[in-house]
Amino acid sequence: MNTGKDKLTPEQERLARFAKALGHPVRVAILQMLARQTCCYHGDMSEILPVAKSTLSQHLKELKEAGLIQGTITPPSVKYCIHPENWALANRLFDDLFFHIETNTECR
Amino acid sequence: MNTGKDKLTPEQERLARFAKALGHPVRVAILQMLARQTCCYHGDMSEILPVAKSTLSQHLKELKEAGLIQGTITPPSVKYCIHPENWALANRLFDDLFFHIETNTECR
DNA sequence: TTCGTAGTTTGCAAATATACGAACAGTTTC
DNA sequence: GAAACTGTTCGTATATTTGCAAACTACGAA
Repeated sequence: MNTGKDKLTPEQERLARFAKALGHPVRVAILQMLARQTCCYHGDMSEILPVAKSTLSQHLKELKEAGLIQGTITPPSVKYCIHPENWALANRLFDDLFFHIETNTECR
Repeated sequence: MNTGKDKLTPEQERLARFAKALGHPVRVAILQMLARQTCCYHGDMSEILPVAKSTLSQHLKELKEAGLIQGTITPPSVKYCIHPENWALANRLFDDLFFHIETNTECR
């Protein structure tokens, strides 16, 4: 039975997943640091960001699960950096979304 | 007393707010429709999207509160469209975030 | 081995988000 | 006015998110 409703596409799901990960100011701040400095240590971030380190860990985990960052253990600390492929993918998906309206801002 | 923690900036808060609004596949789908067609009626969307009309209303409200869309009553239906200024702002904020890494994908 | 440092995981509480049907409100049509 | 149509709000249930402290793991240094 066809109700006429479209299912959502994997691309829409993926973009929403990325957007959701970006949907918290602390995570935005994390990504800005990583995007601008290539990588960063948990410790450095926890000194700058206004959250407890356990909370920071959770945000980093969230970003990792969304695929936007990756972390590697470099004793005694943990180094995080942008996940290049997925970052590029996210960039492309956001661009695609924003692209269309540019010449078309009139509300008929 | 300075704890050394930075507060988050209004820009980070704003970007996170936009991203959060984009953080659901149905809302992504809504915005794609609006971005590609200038505007759309609630009724048209509710025939396409796999959610109850009351749920659709909630998603539209969420997008409106984030500032990404605007709705006008055009009896007997309601017309929604992109909010041009805020859409452009969101585009800029996302671009700024993604810009930096492009030449810098190596994880040292 | 014991201590200290660096992060993660757990446990918990409060706040938000998601979804739906039912009830409601505003218009147009009959 | 009554009925039909369109969309929002309400009530409810459930699930997810957020934040922190405390407990825990892993590793290197004393």
